[in-house]
Amino acid sequence: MLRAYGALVKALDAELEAAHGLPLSSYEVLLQLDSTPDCKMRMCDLASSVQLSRSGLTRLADRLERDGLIERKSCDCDARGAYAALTPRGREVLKSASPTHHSAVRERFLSHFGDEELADLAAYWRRVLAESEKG
Amino acid sequence: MLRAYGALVKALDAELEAAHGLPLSSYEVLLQLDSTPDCKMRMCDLASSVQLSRSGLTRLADRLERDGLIERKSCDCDARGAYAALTPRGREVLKSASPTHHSAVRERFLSHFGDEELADLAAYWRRVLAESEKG
DNA sequence: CAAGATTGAAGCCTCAATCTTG
DNA sequence: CAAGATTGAGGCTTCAATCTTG
Repeated sequence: MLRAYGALVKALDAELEAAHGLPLSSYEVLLQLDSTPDCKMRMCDLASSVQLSRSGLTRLADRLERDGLIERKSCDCDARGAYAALTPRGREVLKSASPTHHSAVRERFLSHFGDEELADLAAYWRRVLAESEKG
Repeated sequence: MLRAYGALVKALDAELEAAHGLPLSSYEVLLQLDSTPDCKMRMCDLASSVQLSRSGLTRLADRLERDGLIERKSCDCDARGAYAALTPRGREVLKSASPTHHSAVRERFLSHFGDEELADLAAYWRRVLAESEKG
């Protein structure tokens, strides 16, 4: 059961990497940033939303910044904090990678289920997620 | 959606590691070995059953052998092959870790679902797994 | 002292190359 | 040459320690 999940994620990661040179973890960072009103998030919040440690995100952000997909900006209200902000190039890469990823998800996962089943699955996972966020 | 599973697996891994110093990947190797009639498997088969590359399993086997949980045995019928075999100590560690792991799985996952829902979930994942084994 | 972020050290995993055997 | 296993190099992630700011 857990095995199927591992295989699915590995396949999705490999596919995205092969097609766009973009690991799934990077894709998720860009996606998170793009989902906010001003396309920027604090490093700390970003780390927890993509399930990385703070140091893990620091290094991932280094790579993304080196590739010009994000840039760091300082925080006015709290000089300790730093923002990661999507660059135009970052948004561009995200836009071009999205169709690949979406079709991979559709092919490898969504296509196996009907609408009702998917709704059930989403509800099931919400239960598990709610639990893990408590602890 | 995929996030819930990632968090679950990390939590299970951390819990097992904290309680028995045994990472989830090691636990799965011991479990696989224990599930065979003579408690040994070829490295190659073991690698694919725990979803590691051959080199990844070589290294994991090195650590398990160093800790005395498995031992390597040569293969009579094919001198290229090597077996990984569970040691008495390995079986002991597996037996003592199992209750911890089972209760963690129950608490964090199984407890959220009824019998019928669990049967559905298992069937759902079988569809995904069947797909990934084709490619 | 607590929180946000980074850095150094170390662990785990993979790819490519290598060695041995079929 | 193909398959099983290992090794070297390199990438990604985490823990613990550090620096800066509240």
